Amino acid sequence: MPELPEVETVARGLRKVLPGRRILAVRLGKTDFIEDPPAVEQLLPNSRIRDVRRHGKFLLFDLKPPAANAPAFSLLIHLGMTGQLVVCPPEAPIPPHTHAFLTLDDGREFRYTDIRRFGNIRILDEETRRKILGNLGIDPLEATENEFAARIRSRGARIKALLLDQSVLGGMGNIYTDESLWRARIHPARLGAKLRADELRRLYRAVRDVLKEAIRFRGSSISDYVDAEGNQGSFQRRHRVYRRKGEKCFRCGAAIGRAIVAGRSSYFCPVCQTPPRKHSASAHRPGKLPRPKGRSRRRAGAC
DNA sequence: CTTACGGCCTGGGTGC
DNA sequence: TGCACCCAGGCCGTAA
Repeated sequence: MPELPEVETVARGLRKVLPGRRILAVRLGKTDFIEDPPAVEQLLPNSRIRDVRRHGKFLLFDLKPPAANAPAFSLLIHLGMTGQLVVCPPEAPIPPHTHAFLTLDDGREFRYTDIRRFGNIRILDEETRRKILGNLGIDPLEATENEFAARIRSRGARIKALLLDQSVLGGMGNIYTDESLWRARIHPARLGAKLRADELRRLYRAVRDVLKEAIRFRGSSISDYVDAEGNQGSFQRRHRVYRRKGEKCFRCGAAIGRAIVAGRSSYFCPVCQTPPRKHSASAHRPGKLPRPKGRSRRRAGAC
């Protein structure tokens, strides 16, 4: 599941081989995940790749058409859940569900594989590009602590929903949201606007530490994710909560729980990550297990 | 303007 | 063995 660290790893891998390359030919398989297939087939051949960059979970390729007076444009690729971008020799075996092949002028092939086709490929003109990037939240790795705190405090939604919202922060997905909240000892159902200053600070640190560490380990390969060379990441071995329901919390030993928060499956330690006082996770029935008053505040630091 | 929620895309895994 | 069904993540439309 490509989130910020996985997309960043792919971008870095592609940046080593793509800039300067000219695209010689394009071949498409299934195209229902491509916005305008004819545009892709028409514009890419003979264009030159100038740069590859990550914005949130988007990959943006800056392209220069052959005609000197033609406007530059961008190719946007979102990997969805199962998208893979690999540069390989053309004779390399073709994995099933590979739907786009770009022949490069160095003899190699740039391929897009996507089992579920939840990904997205589209051509952007300058205006659309600006619009898409304008709707994208700040990059958690570039944000200052104050910017981060201001974003989180700005709305009344649950912290889980805020971290996942691409217009608040660009790049966080379910895995790194749960991992960050565990590190910060914050329950996913807490309201963002109600987080205390020390909690926001912990969360800011946790998000950055988790993302940086995940990039160092080249991302998490749960099912399909591979980098631009086709290799798996290894950060899944360092997950502390994600998909660990019933296993022991690395901090306090309690059994990791799972609940639907903000419509998403969420993993957390029910002891270290103190639930909000009023409405604990909406998946739980109210009335169960009344918590002694005033305790939760102190409690969080205990683990 | 919010936020919450259901549904949609597709196919792999699970359990009967 | 086959088959129905659940679930994954991001996003969008709709309701409140």
